[in-house]
Amino acid sequence: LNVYEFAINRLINKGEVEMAFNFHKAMLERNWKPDTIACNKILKNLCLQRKISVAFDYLNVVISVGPKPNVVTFSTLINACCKEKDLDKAFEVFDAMTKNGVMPDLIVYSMLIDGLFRAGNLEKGKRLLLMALNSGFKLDVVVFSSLMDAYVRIGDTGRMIKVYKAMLKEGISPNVVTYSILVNGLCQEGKLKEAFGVLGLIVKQGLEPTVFTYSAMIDALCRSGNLVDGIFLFKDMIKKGLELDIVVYSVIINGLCKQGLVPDALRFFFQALSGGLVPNVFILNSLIDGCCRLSRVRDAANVYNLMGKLSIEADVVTYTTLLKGFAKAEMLDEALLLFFQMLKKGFQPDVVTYCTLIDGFSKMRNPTAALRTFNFMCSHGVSPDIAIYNTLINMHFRECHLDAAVELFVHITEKGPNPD
RNA sequence: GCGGAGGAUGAU
Repeated sequence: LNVYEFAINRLINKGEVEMAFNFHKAMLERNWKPDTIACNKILKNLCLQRKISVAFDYLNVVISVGPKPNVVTFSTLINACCKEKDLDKAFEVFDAMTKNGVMPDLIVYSMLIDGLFRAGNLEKGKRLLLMALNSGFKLDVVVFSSLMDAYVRIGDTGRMIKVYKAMLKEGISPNVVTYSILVNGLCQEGKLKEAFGVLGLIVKQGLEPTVFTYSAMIDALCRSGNLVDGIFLFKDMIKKGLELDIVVYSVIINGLCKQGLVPDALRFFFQALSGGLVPNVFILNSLIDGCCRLSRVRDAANVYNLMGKLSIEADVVTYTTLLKGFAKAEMLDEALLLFFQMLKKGFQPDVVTYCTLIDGFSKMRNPTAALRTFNFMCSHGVSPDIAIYNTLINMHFRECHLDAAVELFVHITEKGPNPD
């Protein structure tokens, strides 16, 4: 065990950041040199706890007094910045790295390229990829997989497959992560047959599908209404001895709730609990949504109260779902009450919340309240997206306000957002 | 001995 690492982590966890840094300096002065690997682990820990600014302070201490940072030191921070979607900062670290005489490796490029793709900056990501190639790096399975997933995220399965084939042509063997990305991409596109084909391929290669692979498949099956096969795969996982996690439970629970089978969903919920898994806000929100879809507002409220007992914090999705439930049950007064409660609790309603409320008023033939909500939204820092305009245009047609509908349409074609 | 890729919740 590394005493240095232990002490620094303790001090930082207690909030004694200054003391930790002084301890670091004192160690160096007494020639107890902390090694770079220990420092890297501490940095990683700070990043995992999202204490990024402390991590930066620590990096600066290390840069100024030692030990000499290596490429892992810098890449740890670059990765953290990418995860925080702060690409500018990531590139600042990149520059600091080269200024300190540390050359980037493929992993550094991989993180930055992935970060750029996630930020929606495809062009810059591709440029950096070319830079890596021009520097003589040979892309590995992680870079290829990360590229494939980038295309899955933007719904471009065609390019995902192109990247996959390019990877094979390079003589790189896909691993189970690569295959899971393929499965997920195909599933999102509704190509379940092909996804099953890849599942077979995984087994044929002597690899084991993971809980990620299964989740993607089960999710797609449930969404297509094929609960029988979804549940079959779920049981198959258990038979294969795979460890079920909270996500795969949430997939099956959500699938059942969407089909109106809340009682079955609850069975899985309790099964997860007795399996020792900790339920999260995703699961509870799915259950609430399931109740709301059946117009069982009372049950939804009970699930909401259960959240408190389980110490699960409700979020903006929870409130929006409940609000939708009230709207569906034609209880707009309660919906509005909930809306203001949510404001009072400090939650920021987002564009989905407003859209739910506006649509609720619209369907209750209360365009005045709908428009009032729209104005409230605009004056509270939420800009309308195309769904909001669709809802309003729809409402104007319902009210036979053709002029108003056309006027809104012209407004968005001139000023955006783009009609869909 | 330390760093990079994959699955789940709300609106039209």
